Amino acid sequence: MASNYKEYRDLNFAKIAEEMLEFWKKEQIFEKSVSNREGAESFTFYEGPPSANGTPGIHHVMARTVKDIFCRFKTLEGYQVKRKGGWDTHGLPVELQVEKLLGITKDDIGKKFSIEEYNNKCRETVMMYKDQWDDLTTKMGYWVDLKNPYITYEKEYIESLWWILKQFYDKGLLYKGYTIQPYSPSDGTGLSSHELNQPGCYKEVKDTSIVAQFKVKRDSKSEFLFANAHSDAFILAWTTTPWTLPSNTALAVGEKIKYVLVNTFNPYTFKPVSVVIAKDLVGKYFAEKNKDLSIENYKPGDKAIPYKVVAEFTGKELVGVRYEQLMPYLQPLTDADKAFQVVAGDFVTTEDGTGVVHTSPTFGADDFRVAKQNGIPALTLKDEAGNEVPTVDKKGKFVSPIGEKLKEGVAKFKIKTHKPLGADDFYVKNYTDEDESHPDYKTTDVIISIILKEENKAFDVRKYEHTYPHSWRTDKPVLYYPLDAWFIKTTALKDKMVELNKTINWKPESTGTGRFGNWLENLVDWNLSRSRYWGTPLPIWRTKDGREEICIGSLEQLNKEIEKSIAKGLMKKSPVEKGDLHRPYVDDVILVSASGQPMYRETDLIDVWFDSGAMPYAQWHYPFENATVFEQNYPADFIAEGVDQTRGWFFTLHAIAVMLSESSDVIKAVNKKVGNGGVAFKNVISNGLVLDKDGNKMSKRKGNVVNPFEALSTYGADVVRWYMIENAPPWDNLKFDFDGIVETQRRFFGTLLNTYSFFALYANIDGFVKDEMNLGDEKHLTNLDRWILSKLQTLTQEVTKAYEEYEPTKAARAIQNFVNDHLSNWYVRLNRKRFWKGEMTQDKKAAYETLYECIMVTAQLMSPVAPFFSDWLYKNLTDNIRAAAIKNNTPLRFASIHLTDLTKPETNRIEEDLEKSMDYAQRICSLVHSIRKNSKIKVRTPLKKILLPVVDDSFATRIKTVEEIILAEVNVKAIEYIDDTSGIVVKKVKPNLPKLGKQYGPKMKEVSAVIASMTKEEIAAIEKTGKLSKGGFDLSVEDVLISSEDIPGWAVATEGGITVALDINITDDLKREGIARDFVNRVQNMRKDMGLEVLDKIGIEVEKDGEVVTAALTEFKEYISVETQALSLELKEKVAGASDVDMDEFQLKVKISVKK
RNA sequence: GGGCUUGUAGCUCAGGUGGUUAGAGCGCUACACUGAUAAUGUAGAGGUCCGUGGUUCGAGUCCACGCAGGCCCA
Repeated sequence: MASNYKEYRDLNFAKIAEEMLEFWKKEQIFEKSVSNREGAESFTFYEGPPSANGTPGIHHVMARTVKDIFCRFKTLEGYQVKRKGGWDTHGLPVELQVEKLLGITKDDIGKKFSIEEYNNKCRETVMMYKDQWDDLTTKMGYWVDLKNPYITYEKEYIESLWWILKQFYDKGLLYKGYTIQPYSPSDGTGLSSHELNQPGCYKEVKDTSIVAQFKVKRDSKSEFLFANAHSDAFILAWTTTPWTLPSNTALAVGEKIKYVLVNTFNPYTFKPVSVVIAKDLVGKYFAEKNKDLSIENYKPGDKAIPYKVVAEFTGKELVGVRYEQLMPYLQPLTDADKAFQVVAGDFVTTEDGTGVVHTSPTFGADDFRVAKQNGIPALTLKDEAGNEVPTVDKKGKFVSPIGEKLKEGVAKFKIKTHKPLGADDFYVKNYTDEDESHPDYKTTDVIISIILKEENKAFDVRKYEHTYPHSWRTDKPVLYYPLDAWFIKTTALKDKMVELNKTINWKPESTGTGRFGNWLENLVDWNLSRSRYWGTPLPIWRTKDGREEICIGSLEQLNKEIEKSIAKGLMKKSPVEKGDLHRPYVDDVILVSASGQPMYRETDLIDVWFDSGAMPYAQWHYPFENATVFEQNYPADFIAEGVDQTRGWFFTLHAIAVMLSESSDVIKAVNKKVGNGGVAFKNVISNGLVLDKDGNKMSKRKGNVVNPFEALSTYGADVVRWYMIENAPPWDNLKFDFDGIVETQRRFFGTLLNTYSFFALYANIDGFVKDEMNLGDEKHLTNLDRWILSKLQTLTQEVTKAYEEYEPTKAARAIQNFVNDHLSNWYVRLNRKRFWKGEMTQDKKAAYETLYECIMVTAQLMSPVAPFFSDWLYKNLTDNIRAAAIKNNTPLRFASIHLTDLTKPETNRIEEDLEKSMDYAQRICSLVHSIRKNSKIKVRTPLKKILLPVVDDSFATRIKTVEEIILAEVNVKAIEYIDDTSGIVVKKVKPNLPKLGKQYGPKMKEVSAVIASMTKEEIAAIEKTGKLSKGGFDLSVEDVLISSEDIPGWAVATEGGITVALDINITDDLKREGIARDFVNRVQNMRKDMGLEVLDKIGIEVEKDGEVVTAALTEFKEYISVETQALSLELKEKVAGASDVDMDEFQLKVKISVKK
């Protein structure tokens, strides 16, 4: 007989995947799955580009499984899902890798190694592991278009980026400002965080630290500080960089921190002062033993300084308090009215200092940020060219107006120095190699502290030892210093971003509202500048004096400007004529300004995050090309990346989209056309981390890194994918455990495969062929068929909903439950006999149709998660009828499951009553098994009856529809339904707490006691009349839960409101039948031991052994023969060559021979 | 230090709107079943629901404060 359905013995899921890959490749299934849907509505997915300069890890399998699931699902639903792959190619990691490869440092670039060569090397290196990535993509079954990927270094891509930047520029959303960065005055250059992390960079140094007294301005806001003060009120703030004090413009406090006001005396001037300090830090500046000293008796010069805490308040109350400028040498250029007040800072701690942080926006990153957020100006001045500069110049020296004041101070307070100091001699650190061993050498910090002490403005001055970063080249201290940078004014559209974020469906929600939402609320402008070589150049050219500038938004514009410049004689020919827009070529472009001045490119590159965040536009080279494709694929319906991308890609996508939607007329028009409010994506899954099985982060150092290729080749992509999704929701961290994968393989895939194999085995024997044109008549379906089909519809509904709600774990778990619990362990198990017995009948056909449909739909529902195995199942089930299906144009005409249309749930086939009944049946069977177990009666021994107390009629009706199933399953002859009238059921009553609670509240204990004490008669009464008055309570039947849990004298089991009693008397009839069944079992085992096939016929000879056995074998001869495929069953006095068979209670001598 | 997040059996996880005895799978032990057999059923052992307070007649669930892990940011 020709096999319609392939049968498999040695199954290997990795091998199936290989086989399917081959097939997909040959038949171009992925390409077809997209082209198939030409003209259909598109579902847009954006691929977050990976960087191929590192090797892929197991977490990429996780992330990409999530992406793949929904793209596949939406394709099944009928959408066209183009998914353009992409590569992230710029950025620091690439550069660092190249530096390492070449054995050079950043300093060598442009010297030992030309920028041109360097960038070429970057270009090569960035695709170093592309092969591995492609391999992973293929092997894990991730469908993404890698034939036409977007690559961020290509000139078209960069042109789109320039276009976007110009949109911002034209609307004033791109500006040059400054940001606080580590800067080394000794080598005149900024340092990257990477350079700062060089070993030996952080050194232990002793610096002068000052606790300065900031005098509070008395007004309504600060009045509370004066209530108990015995002098002016001062706020104490600590700094290890006294040189930043002349540029102080604010003080930061922690809103939740507790502060106190202390009456005491200045230790240098002995004047009475009332100072504000964090409560926790009082002990640091005041000796406990001086607490009780009398303030009144203090005399200037006393060593023990008394102090008294006179008020307590939170930082929140201090916010807004104003104070006098500490060193009024210069005034802020702008917003002077906002300067010199207390603000809240989330970085303030009570770990050291005074719990108040002196803030100087030009010399600290936190300071800068908090000032910006509160509208506090920095203290700056104009240089000769009119540019705004900080109080310290790039050589690390105070500007002369400050120097002048310090010089005055030195003179006024007669401070001895090692040499006369002019206004231009005040370096904030020793950058001029002064002789520090000179007895009168004083650092600028020390000079400042002396001046402050004299002016009653220093509360505590001491040496402080701490680590401080130094230049790795010169060993001189680094300053945190304002450096030029280009910014995108994201703050201008902060509200819009916050608002639009609320329209995005985040999975999990908390990442959107919490992590992302909070980040948006505290947004600062996006610093776009990077001082590197390999990246997208900033398309801005400026004249030397910075008065004229131009932002280039396209190649065409650039070339035009270049022509102008050539005409002016500034260049001979275009440095970018080869089309490479990278450095160094673009740096050689000199443009001409309107007034005829040469303009040079701002040397910065832009943040690589801008590259990836702009991919919705740049991947299509929009707006220069592909306007239609862009409109069809904008915005994204769905994106997914790791949660670590919240402030990375998720943010840049959102920020760029919102800003373009507000600033670009072109995008506004598109938004209107496609009905987009301005977002880049509508649904987003941010998945968690993949940890090792003990919950540790995977790292090379720990040696717990899982090789994705190994996992895939050992278990196959389906099992790995399924495990990852089924185990926990993607946004939870996954503890990756191979034992878990093995379990998934065995428990789910093994079971499903068994189910298929079972189907294939018998379908082949019976020659069953699926016929889509001639579906079986529904009336031949049994209860069990209708039940599993109903379950299948419910499953389809549930799974579809789960996928639509981006809940893949729910989908996978539902499928798994269906396959394991319902399809395999119930439907197939109970139906086995239908399949293996007799000729092909309508009933049997119905069974095949049913099982076929279940496997088919299951395969389809699981296909987004397990694309290989599901397609393999599909092909096995349908390859034999493909030609016919194509001819008839029926649903199974497609070569792959991934080309099919998703089966819609048919709610009219859901039979809730039947599902409920079957649920009862399963539970009753479980209870009967339990009783058998306790009574030690095996299932092969038939029993007479089950007693089933029925609480209401509908219950009995339900059970009757599944009675036969129960009886067959537990091998019992009958069910007897008993109701109240039988008088053998003992009813129990319990309070219905949720209902009673609302009604009686505090009286619950009383009511419960009353209900517990109800008599048999009272229970009957309340059941009959629906009410009962007892113990002062008027109870209704809804207030109690009545159940029957005991039948005296019977073996009983109860669970979840169902009670079952079993008649465990074994009569002679039952015993004989039991023997017959046992005998069948033994013969079957012997057949198996003999290696017989299912259809092989046998003859059985048995030696006589006692009356009961003889009677049993005679009475059930027919039954035994059918079950065991026996042509004869003979009872003889003596059987030669018979083997001993253990029948538990006795032995039999049996011989089996094969009959042809 | 801040934001977010997790904590339930040896392991992996479920446990709308508070409700009586907290569940499943795996693993372990025992028994059974057997023509799906590298399957299957039943039972048993196994819990301070991270801790401490609070709200409530009643808290795994709500609130507060902690502890421990994770991510991101400082």
